[in-house]
Amino acid sequence: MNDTRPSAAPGGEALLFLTDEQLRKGIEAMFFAYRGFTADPDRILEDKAYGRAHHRAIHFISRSPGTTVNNLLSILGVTKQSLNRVLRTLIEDGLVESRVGTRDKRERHLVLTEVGEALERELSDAQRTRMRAAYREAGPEAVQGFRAVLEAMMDPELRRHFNQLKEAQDG
Amino acid sequence: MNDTRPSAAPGGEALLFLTDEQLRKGIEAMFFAYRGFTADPDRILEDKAYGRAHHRAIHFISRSPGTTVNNLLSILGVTKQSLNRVLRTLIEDGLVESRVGTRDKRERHLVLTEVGEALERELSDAQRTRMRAAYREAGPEAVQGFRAVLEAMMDPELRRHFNQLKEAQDG
DNA sequence: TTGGAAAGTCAACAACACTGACATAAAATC
DNA sequence: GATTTTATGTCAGTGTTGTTGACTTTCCAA
Repeated sequence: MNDTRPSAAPGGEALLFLTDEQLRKGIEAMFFAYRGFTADPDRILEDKAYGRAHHRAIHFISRSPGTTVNNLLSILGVTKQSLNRVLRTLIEDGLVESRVGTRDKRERHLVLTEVGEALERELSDAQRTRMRAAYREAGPEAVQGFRAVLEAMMDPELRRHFNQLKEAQDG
Repeated sequence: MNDTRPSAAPGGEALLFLTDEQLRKGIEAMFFAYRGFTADPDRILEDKAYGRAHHRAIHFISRSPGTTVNNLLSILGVTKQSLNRVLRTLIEDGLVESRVGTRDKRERHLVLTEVGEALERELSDAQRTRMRAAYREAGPEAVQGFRAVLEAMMDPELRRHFNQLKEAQDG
């Protein structure tokens, strides 16, 4: 149940002392931080008739231009009906272009238009600004730890997606 | 794109070299990790007729037994109508008790019943298990960095709440 | 040519947020 | 003591985002 006392591994590696209390604080930190994380884009989007779902679609289309609907579905983890509603408005409004696949004409390849890119930039600028400030405040070593814990917290399938996105740009 | 190289400030403090690309990865890490973070409680709650909103209420009532509705509102950042709907079902179902304040009879003090505590334990056990595993995988230094960045990412008001919750139990 | 995958559509519904209006009780203030 | 403010609760309506389920169209591939 509750593991309060520190324990040292016989092997040599220092083990973590993780009281329920410490874990709880981690949980609450995630909750409050995520609110901050989404606050700026939410503010930008509330004027325009969009929400978080639109933001997510825009983000990942921008990240992987020409991605298919199916790929987007597995990244976002929603149903195609839900995604379709969002994509439809984005396409209607001229932010996203849907191109029929050349090799496989069933597929639709999604790309941002110039207008879409402009909104994407506005949104991610806001989000990056906050992220940058947080990184600065926390310091260089903290950034590594932050990323390591977050990655370890992901479901394996999402972690795969996360790392695929990484590789696509890192080389 | 140039990342990777650290730069040292002439003054002494190491500066952060933050490319847009690195910041983007941080943003995506938050997105994917938060999905994992909520996955286990979501699974538990989907059988029972509750959702994330109920989980949040239960969590913070458990965390601050006897808290008032107003306090809960400012922590959760929702409207009273929204919170009320959730609280009503929890009270009807006998998971939460609402006690009229002694000093100020306008206030309602919220506490979990035994049944409520049982569900809280089930939910937080699941969440702590994931958090513990992530901490273990990432290592001891990572945990500090994780918490530091998350805290820096919070809106000031929420950060106050976060630290008040901390103090309440830490001493 | 037929089976199945990819994409899209329509309808219904649920969770959870919002606004606005209103009611009640009690505390605070004038 | 009368008035105002605060804390809470409630009703009605709305919007975003998610869900199922059923169905169609397109088109690749066995």
